Amino acid sequence: MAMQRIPGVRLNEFNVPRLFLYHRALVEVSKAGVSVVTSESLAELCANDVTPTQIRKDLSQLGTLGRRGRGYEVAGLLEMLARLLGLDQDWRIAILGFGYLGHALATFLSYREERFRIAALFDLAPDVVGQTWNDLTVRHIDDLEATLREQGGVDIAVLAVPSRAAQEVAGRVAAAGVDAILNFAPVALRVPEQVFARNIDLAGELSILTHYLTGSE
Amino acid sequence: MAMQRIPGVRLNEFNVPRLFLYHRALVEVSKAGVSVVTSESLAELCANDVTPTQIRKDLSQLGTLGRRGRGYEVAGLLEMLARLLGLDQDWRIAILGFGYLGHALATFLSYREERFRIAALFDLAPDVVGQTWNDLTVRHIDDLEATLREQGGVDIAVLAVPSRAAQEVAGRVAAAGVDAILNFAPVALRVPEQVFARNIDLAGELSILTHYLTGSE
DNA sequence: AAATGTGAAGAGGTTCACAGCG
DNA sequence: CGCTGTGAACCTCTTCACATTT
Repeated sequence: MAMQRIPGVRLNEFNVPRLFLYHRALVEVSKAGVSVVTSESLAELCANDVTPTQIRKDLSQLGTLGRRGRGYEVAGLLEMLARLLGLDQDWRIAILGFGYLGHALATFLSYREERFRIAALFDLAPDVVGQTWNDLTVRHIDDLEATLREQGGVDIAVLAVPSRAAQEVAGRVAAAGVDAILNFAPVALRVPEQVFARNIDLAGELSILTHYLTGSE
Repeated sequence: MAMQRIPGVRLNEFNVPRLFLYHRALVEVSKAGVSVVTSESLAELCANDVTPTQIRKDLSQLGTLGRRGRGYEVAGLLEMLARLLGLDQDWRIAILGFGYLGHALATFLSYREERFRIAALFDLAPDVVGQTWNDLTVRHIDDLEATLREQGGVDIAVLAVPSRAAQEVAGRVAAAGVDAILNFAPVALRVPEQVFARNIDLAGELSILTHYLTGSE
């Protein structure tokens, strides 16, 4: 599954998260009125999770964005990164499972500056279905296909359902034409070829920490 | 920051998540009564996110765990991985920020089979502080240090606070002796040398998806 | 002088191919 | 014969060093 946008430029799974890091840092300093950054100052802004060299390598890959002896123009770089990451456009998101997690995600996303739009909410608990949230009514997950059709579809499905339901729901959203899934359920999802799925695995992340804590005794 | 346990074995950030994947798959088949797996069947169980060769490489690194011509004993492998990942012991967890997200995390962890124990909850909203959840009282975040001291400390701090508060809270839990942090706030945390911090970045994950969706137009 | 851009070197994870055992 | 275990080849990302440009 290719991940690229600018002809001839190939971005990968290492690259994109870093570019997002740069974007976030630039948004920050941009607000503070900074108009130029160097690879060194940008690295500093990223809490040194990355080296100046790495930043220059990442950015030079995207074209000639900086000026030697000076640095990078914040505004131009921001716009470039936003376009590359797809953050310059609206994205319609469906949240499946509207328990505490689904609720947290909906709230979090609606407050952010990125153009993530919550377009549909689904659950199956009788006391949750029919609730409204920000003018949106929570639909029954049985009506998934009909609701998506009726509302013009969504770009991304966020799975906040119990593990046992995740695979089935993933299959259904994929069949309904959603090509991107962000899955919070701790299961290994099987999705069709064209679907791009990412997992956020809380227990997995914690086990990285516990491994570390164990090893450094 | 070294990440190892067995003398002479060095695990890294690529390795550990995979080992956790294997562990999860093995728990699954173990329940189904399977007692032996091959590297091929295990790869299949991991939804082919990994190759048989990769599995053999990962496991052989930990010692001679399999039997040629046969495969790997599920029980033994499970025990080995659990010990290595630190999943064979209790871990005390504090959740900071008890909004929807904090609540979701607490609930999620308390239902899991891993030995993650929610040991303390903190917030600062007047209507949240003082609530009880599973016999635990939500404490005011001002009382962080005192509460942790009084309760014997925690191993892991989970940050579910707003971005603007994250850095300060991280500094305080680190100062209180917590060496592992799982941060949900979208900021680049600066933590002391000995603290191991992982970020779960929802917006970052989404932007990987939006980049993909953008590029494959 | 200052900071980018980049070919080359380096490091490290992954895949291959097959030897080694049961 | 079947499947693990592994050295070597491979490949990709990272780092280095410095030429290049303003």
